[in-house]
Amino acid sequence: MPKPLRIYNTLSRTIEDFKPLHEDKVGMYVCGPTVYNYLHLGNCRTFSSFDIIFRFLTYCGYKVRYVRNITDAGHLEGDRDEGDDKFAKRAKLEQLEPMEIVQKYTQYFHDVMREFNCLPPSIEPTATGHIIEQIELTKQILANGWAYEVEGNIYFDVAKYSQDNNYGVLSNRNLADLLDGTRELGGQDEKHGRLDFALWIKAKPEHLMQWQSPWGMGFPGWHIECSAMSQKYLGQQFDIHGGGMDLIATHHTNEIAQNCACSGTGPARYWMHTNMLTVNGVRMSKSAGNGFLPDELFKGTHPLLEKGYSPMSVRFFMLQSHYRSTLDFSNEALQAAEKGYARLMSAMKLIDTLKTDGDASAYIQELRNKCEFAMCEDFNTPIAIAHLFEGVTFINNVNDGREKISVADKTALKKLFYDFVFDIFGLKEELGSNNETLSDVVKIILEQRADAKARKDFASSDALRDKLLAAGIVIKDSKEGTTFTVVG
RNA sequence: GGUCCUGUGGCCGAGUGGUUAGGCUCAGCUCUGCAAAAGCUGCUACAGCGGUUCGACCCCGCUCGGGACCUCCA
Repeated sequence: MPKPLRIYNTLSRTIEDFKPLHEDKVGMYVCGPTVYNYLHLGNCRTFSSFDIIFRFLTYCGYKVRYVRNITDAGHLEGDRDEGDDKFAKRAKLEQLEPMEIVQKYTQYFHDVMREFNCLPPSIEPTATGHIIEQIELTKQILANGWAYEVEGNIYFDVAKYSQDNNYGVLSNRNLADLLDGTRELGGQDEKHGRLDFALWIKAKPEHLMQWQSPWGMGFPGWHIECSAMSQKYLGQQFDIHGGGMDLIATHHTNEIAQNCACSGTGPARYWMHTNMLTVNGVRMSKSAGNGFLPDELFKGTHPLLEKGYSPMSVRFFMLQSHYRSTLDFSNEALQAAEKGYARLMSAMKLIDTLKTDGDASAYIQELRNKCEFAMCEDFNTPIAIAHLFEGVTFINNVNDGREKISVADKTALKKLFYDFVFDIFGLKEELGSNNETLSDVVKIILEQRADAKARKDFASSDALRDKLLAAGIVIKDSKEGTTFTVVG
């Protein structure tokens, strides 16, 4: 591990030293998507953030078990355990089976994660695959006296739980305030308390996704799945639990209550939450209808977008802000990121071609220290990137003969950039620059142009350059020869 | 109404009690047949008003503005 790692913990609302439960191992659980619809870019930001956290923990030498679930059952429209099942509703709309909906949107989710170059988690459990575990957990909570049954529904008793526990530990709210903000129970409401939530829900006969339980046919509540699956794969207590900030108030609060009701301890020691993506200052969300689909972003088909942006440009864009800050989407900001990213990549390509000369210096090691330090301070990617850009300037200076670099430093420099840009930030080269055939063809054309230039036939050489540009290939001349890049 | 976050230069976006964040943009210069690329230089900000301090963008208070959560959403 390079430096002591420090992490902002939502529980304490401060940055704390990170000490894993087990020496060199880290258990991390991140709430994944509910696959009843296309995921939008806001979701991508959260998963990309945790992807980088996962990658950096690995870089630090930890053996990380990263569990990210897929919610494929039990999520009702209203979190107060009312309304239709999200999957059933969507299935009706698309005239498909609920599991076809699940399959379709899980596939889409995975495709997008791959586009963003997010590593797959170590385990990706589904709610439907853990019905038994959820029933067992519910039974236990019931046995411990923290829940009650009404007509085949099992509800968590928040009032009783609150007698001995702080229900609002995570959201930092007291019970009275919480009750204040909740509407009155209706006359027919089966719940004893306004904050009570369902662990198990009785299914209507026509409901397709239902399972046998001690309380009849039904399906699990939304929150119980995470308690069940995190416990199964990471144990009663593990290191990091993450998700979007919007999950703090309800989902994660209930999850902690369930775990405490079961085992007397909350699931995680460090709770990490990513902030929201905004569009024109307003939160991007499914209900607001202002969410870009990843496809729309890549192709530029959304009305708010002037053009398409590649997945890596977007990933870089996200890296330029801290995960706990809101990030605002705009064409201008996206284009700035696109250019900055291109500059970073072209500097990296230069490293191999740098001429070595001179003595070793401490510069490269200092640069690595600075990057590591930034990441160790609650995964501060924007600062790490700022330092990397100092390295970019250095590379360009060496390339232009204003600075010197020793053989050993050149190797260290390359390692530094590859470690951070590729391994930690998860960026990669894109846009066909690794397409051998295209590369060969362009080289042939560039030779023609060089001939024309040698003959001082600039009309021809410029024509070739313009035509290449029109085809999306930008060339740049230098003393060493001509190179090219493919743009979108 | 309650709880909480936030207000940085043309744009995005970090950060700290006293030294340049960084990216993009714009202007000038170097290089170049021209261009592009690259480099250098310039544009030097921290909502407003008080207070604490030798000194605050960073600490405290107030005012104004933006946003989030308390129905679902990462």
